[in-house]
Amino acid sequence: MCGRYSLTATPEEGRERFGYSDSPDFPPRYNIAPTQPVAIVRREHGARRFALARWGLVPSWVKDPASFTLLINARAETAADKPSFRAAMRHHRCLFPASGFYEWRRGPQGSQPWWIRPRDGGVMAFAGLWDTWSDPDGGDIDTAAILTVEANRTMGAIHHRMPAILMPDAFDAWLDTAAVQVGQARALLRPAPDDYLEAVPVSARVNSVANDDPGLQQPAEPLSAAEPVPKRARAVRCDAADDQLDLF
DNA sequence: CCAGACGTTGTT
DNA sequence: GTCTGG
DNA sequence: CCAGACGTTGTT
DNA sequence: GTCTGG
Repeated sequence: MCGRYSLTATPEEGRERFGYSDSPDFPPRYNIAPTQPVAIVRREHGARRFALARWGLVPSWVKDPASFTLLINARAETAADKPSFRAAMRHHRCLFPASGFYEWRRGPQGSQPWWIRPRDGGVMAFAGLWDTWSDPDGGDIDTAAILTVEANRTMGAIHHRMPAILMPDAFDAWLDTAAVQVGQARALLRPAPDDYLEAVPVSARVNSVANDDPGLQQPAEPLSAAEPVPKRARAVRCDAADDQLDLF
């Protein structure tokens, strides 16, 4: 959930909304994917700062990132208790500026991408976590993950999870890791109000990370039998089969 | 005590 | 089916 | 998140 | 680093 999103706001819009003084050179992005550089906002020495990080959090204690799962999302309900996120929940909270995100609804016809954005068309903020991984060969890499919560009513028709979206009045508390404890911060992570977002079906062109253009957000026809799309391969769980056998 | 995992998604 | 790359 | 690869030996 | 399983 929330494995692709978009950020097309201008630097001016970013400063207006998030209050950082930086003038970042972040081009409009219509299809931001895991492992790519993402814009984040964090608090440094009491001030909000823009920064770039790699999408896919790697905890600082990881020895070999190549053999560690890419952590693009973190469950808000449990992040504070997980070894991979615990330190970040305490000390490394951030915001992901976003113009909207993509969600795939899976059905009999296949997988249908939807573009989801604030009804007011403005830039929003996902709640996120970041960490720094130090390469033994030298060099520190900042990485980050987006927190997720239960879907609200709008999103429920598409998917059962959604990114944790913070309203501007919650930015300070979320970012101030010195003054705001984890429990208090976690309480900010709620499904967005039902009327905050709108969702429109879009072209499967968004599936390919090579596509990164405004057309990805144009309304498209929902899937139909006349326009088949390959279904995602489904894994068979052997332990589930075992459970079935246990019934007999 | 040490060894080994450390995550989310969705699926059955 | 499962892993890697973007 | 989806797309695309997934391997070795030996040879030019 | 920190937690779980044995």
